[in-house]
Amino acid sequence: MVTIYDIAKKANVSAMTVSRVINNTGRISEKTRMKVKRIMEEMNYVPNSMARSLVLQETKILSLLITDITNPFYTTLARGAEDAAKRCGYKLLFGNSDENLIKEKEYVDMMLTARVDGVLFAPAGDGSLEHLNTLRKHNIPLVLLDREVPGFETDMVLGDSKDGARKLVEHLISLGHKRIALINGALQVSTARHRLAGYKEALKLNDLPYDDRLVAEFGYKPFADDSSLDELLQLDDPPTAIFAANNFLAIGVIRALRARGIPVPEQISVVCFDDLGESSVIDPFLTVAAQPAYQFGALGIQLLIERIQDKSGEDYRKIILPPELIVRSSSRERS
Amino acid sequence: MVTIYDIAKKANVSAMTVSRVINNTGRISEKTRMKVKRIMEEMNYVPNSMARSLVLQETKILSLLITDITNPFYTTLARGAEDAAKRCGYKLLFGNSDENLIKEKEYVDMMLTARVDGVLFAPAGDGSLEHLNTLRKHNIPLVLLDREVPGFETDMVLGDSKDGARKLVEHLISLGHKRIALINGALQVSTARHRLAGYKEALKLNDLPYDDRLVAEFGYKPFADDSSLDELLQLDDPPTAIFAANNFLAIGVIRALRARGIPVPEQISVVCFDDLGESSVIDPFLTVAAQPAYQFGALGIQLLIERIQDKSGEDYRKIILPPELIVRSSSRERS
DNA sequence: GATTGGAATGTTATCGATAACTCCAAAATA
DNA sequence: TATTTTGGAGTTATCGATAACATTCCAATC
Repeated sequence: MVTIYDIAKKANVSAMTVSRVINNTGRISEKTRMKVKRIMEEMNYVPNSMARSLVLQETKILSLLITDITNPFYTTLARGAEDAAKRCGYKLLFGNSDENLIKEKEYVDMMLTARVDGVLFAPAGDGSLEHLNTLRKHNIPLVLLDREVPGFETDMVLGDSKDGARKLVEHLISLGHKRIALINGALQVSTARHRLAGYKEALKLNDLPYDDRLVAEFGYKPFADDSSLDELLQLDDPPTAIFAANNFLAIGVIRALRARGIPVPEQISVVCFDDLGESSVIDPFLTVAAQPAYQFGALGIQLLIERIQDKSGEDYRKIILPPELIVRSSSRERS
Repeated sequence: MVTIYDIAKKANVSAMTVSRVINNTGRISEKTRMKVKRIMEEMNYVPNSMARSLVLQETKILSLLITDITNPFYTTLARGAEDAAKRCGYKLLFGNSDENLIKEKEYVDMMLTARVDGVLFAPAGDGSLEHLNTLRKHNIPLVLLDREVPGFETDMVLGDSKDGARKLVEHLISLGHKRIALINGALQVSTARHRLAGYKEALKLNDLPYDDRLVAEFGYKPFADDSSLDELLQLDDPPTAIFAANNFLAIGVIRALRARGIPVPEQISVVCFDDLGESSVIDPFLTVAAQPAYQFGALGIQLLIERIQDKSGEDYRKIILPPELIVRSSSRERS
């Protein structure tokens, strides 16, 4: 590999002069600047970011940890983060925890050894607290995405899960549904708790009773075991509508209902949080509370970079992005 | 930040001894090993990968460049690559070229300065040749994914675009369609050429004429301008079926047909290459030639790591993964 | 002609880790 | 007892870049 010393030798100057040309610092005569530049071209010089990071104590790398790279919500978020990071001259190191605290820990270790300048973190759950504290202990600027973690204060970009859930459930109620089930994510994830809260609130505001037999807890992933759905469906007074707490849960629900020969929305309406990405336009089907995923990423990066560049430490900022109710054909009047 | 010197001082040993403990090399008495380990724990030591890479001349980072992070084909591929890389102790640096040669070049520069140990590369098109040559010039092991680039030899993991296209078109022909349009990706991408070839072959094998008015060229992205679709539809003898060269083109096609009030599949059947990911199961709609995306990533990493670890240089290997025809409801008998 | 000042460039130390070599003392061997 | 071996360390140089300080050189000023 060609180094600045190789360039320096060939140009008959010192390495420092080459460094100055590269970084446009200090004073260099136009003549030597041109000569050095020409030789760098000729020799295909590429700076070594390791060496540079070692002295500068910064890597210009940010890390983005998401919990599911196959979920359109997170890939769209990633696009937003990527665009914003690149605009500011940062590289982005992606990680995918798969909603799994062990994988998450591995990524945290990797961020530490890679000495990233900052981290955008969508925590797998409340158990992420330990990992966040590790990052904080090492003074790594940190922005939480999508989910908060009790006991940890920092900058955050969140959605309004409670409000979105309330809107979805009220939409169902306005269609005449009274028995509405909630297929929720794991309660150790803040959004699942907030969506439950929004669900309860909607019921209360409309004088409907809360029945915990109508609430099931899964993970935020396409589920395989749908047996607990059967308990729901076999109730004396089964639900006429289901609120799935995210897009992949909705997919699981619909798949399971189809398998049991239950037509959607004719017999049961289904609504959910988060849209399905591009593919949702080919069959505009699911009624959803869509979140501005791209903004999550872009704003997250913005907060992060501001924090990196000005460590002075104003108060932590919490940005809350409202979801948008999009009514499609998966929900209809109770028959 | 805590360094091995801090550890060394506190443990009353030399830095070298600490390094030996970390890497399990050389001979260390059990007593000092335990002492050093304890102190590393106490001080929250984390190795600095920059410093290590600088001397070892390897980063244990592989780079994966894809062309569209929002496309389920590529995110699934990324999962496969990620899993395989992690299993082998490598980190994965993602890049997203957006089918754009300029962005691609930026990522190539980034890979060079980051001194990644190898690159998994889905080229944006034939114009990627220059970038590939740059990487090769710097001796970076390289595996091409999904698309080949004329004039560049290396290890590759490809799909069988021609065969898949032929199967899709023959499926349409078997349903009685005779006027079949092809909405293709840009011809500067190898898969688009192969899909065109498969399309032509299917026609020929079935004694149908090739009519270039039935063929339109887009990019492999959800398109905005669908005016050229109008030319197609306004032909005297318009198509009764459309073969879209990838999933996002199919989405564009269906969206455009809907906007014009043309029912799918009643009036026009639509089939495409690549599946839509998880969301395709909620409304099993599009007839597709599905590719084993996860394998693309996993095998790609495998080839890459083999190449890194044994530079001796056997012949380049080309793995070709066959697509699977999945018939759903977007295609039906010609009415 | 001596002095000063700034533009242009060079020297040295440093970032954090590891390779290669050296050293020393205790144990094994002659 | 003298000599070799070897286990368990330490020293020094190095990776490629940059910061901080040092130096040269020439033109402007007295």
